[in-house]
Amino acid sequence: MPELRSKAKVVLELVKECVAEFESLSEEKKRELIERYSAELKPKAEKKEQKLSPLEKAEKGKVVMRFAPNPNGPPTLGSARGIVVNDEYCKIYDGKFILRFDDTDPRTKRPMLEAYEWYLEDCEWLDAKPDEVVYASKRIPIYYEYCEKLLEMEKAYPCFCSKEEFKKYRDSGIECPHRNTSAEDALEIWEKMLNGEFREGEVVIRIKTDMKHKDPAIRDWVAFRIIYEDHPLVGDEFCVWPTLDFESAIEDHLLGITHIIRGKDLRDSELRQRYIYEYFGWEYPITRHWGKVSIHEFGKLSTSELRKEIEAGKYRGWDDPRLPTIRALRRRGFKPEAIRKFILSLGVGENDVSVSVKNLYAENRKLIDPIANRYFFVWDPVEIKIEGLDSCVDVKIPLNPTKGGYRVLKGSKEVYICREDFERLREGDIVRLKDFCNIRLIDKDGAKFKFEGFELKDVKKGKNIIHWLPKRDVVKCYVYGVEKDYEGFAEKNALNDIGNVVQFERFAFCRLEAFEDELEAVYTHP
RNA sequence: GCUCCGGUGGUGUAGCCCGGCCAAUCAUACCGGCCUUUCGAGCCGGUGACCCGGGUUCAAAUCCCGGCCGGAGCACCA
Repeated sequence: MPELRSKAKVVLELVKECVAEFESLSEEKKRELIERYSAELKPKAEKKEQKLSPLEKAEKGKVVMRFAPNPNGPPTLGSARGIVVNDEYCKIYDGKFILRFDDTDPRTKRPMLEAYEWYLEDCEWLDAKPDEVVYASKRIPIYYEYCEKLLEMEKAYPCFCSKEEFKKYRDSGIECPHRNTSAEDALEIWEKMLNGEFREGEVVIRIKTDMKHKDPAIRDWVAFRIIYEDHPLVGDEFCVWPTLDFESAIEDHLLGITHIIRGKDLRDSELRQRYIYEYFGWEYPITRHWGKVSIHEFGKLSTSELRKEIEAGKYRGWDDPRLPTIRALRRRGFKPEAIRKFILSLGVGENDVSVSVKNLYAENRKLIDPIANRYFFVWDPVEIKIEGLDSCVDVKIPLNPTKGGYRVLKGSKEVYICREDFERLREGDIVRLKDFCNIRLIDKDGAKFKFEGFELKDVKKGKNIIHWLPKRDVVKCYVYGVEKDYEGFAEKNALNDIGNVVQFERFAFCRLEAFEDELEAVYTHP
């Protein structure tokens, strides 16, 4: 009853009276009243699924959003955040999702040709297939047009100051001498720029803002510069390239973007770009910015850093399981839904987040645990002998506790077990080979055990149950790990699951990748 | 230094705009229990937080002021 709030004092008095009246009643009467009214109390509201917070001013069916990477490497978990969050909002509001390659610097942040394709692939895999794909480098003439308009309007000008010179003007809030160039002269210089009549660095186009703006970063920023370098996608067609701020400002308008969500490092962009929007009478999209994500186990998710390390030979490639790229996660057998959930759980706050990859593992585990078949993998194997077990027996072991089903191993007197399990045992100890039999260590140096029976209840549970493999019925197995690689033997039954994620019991979930001379697997997570 | 932003359990997040149903949500981590067989999986349970100080108010995680701590930008990179 919210309308009573303003009369809180009066209500409080009334409540006190009621309580006093209630207290004065007999115990029996109290109990009766409690029972009569407790039925009316509502149960606690059922828990709601965690969702993204609503977008301000978003109308269903009218939202247009974009993710705008520079394809200078494959998408990482960081890029996936941009893809998934933008896509998710589009899904919520029935909007349009655009993938735009902001690839207008052929040198410093040079795009990588294969990466264009990788972005497309990974978006689709993440269930975020864009409704439209735009390549900025293929639309350079459009940006030229808008530049010319601004030059005509004298809202932009060619500036011959060197970087250092201009910095002085900027820091002291003084207009540089080129700022007053007439539209006519400016267009003439522009023409010469396009014709390649200037050297790199000789002249740039600046957007007029306010040389007295309280944030120097906003003052007359660069919109175009000259770079003589082949572009991986469009070759040497252009020598005048727009900066991100210009290209993105024009594109966001042309594409009808209504909402932008991007990193807070681009917060100043908005301040700069608003000048262009004002000159053309356009409406600036609604923006939100998020902080950096770092994953404890991976560190910062910088593509350029990864590239250096790959080039230095530290990793086997962009899909090395130790890397935070989507390709690597894909190879490891993660489910796209798990990655989406993990990313959405980070929200869209402005503070930097530092989260453990275990959260991602947990999401993925929920999805694969019910379907992944179980197999034995013995890493760092030790061969042991079991005395007193005369014949081979078929051992039936469940394939998956939820799905059901069985696989069969040949129980024999010569088996492999993990070295770490073996080392832990002392002479006289009993262990159980899971689903097979109990054995007692009688000679550690000779790795000899004695058969003690098949009954499970004869051994304690827990650490006393270990996995094993028959010596004569195994394949060699190599696991590409995250911390390190593992070598050993796996059961042959696993060959039925090539391409799938399985659980190597007491080890981890792994994706079985290939089988040639040996089984190759990639570590997924515990 | 200048400009802008943020601070909820160990970690991440919901709630903040529009103060009360918040002795604060969900997840993960951690701890404990359960399972005729994974004690590295699964299932169940438990511990654990509103940065600090002041103000406004009957009432503050929520509004205001100050402090402290953290981050981003200040490129002819994106």
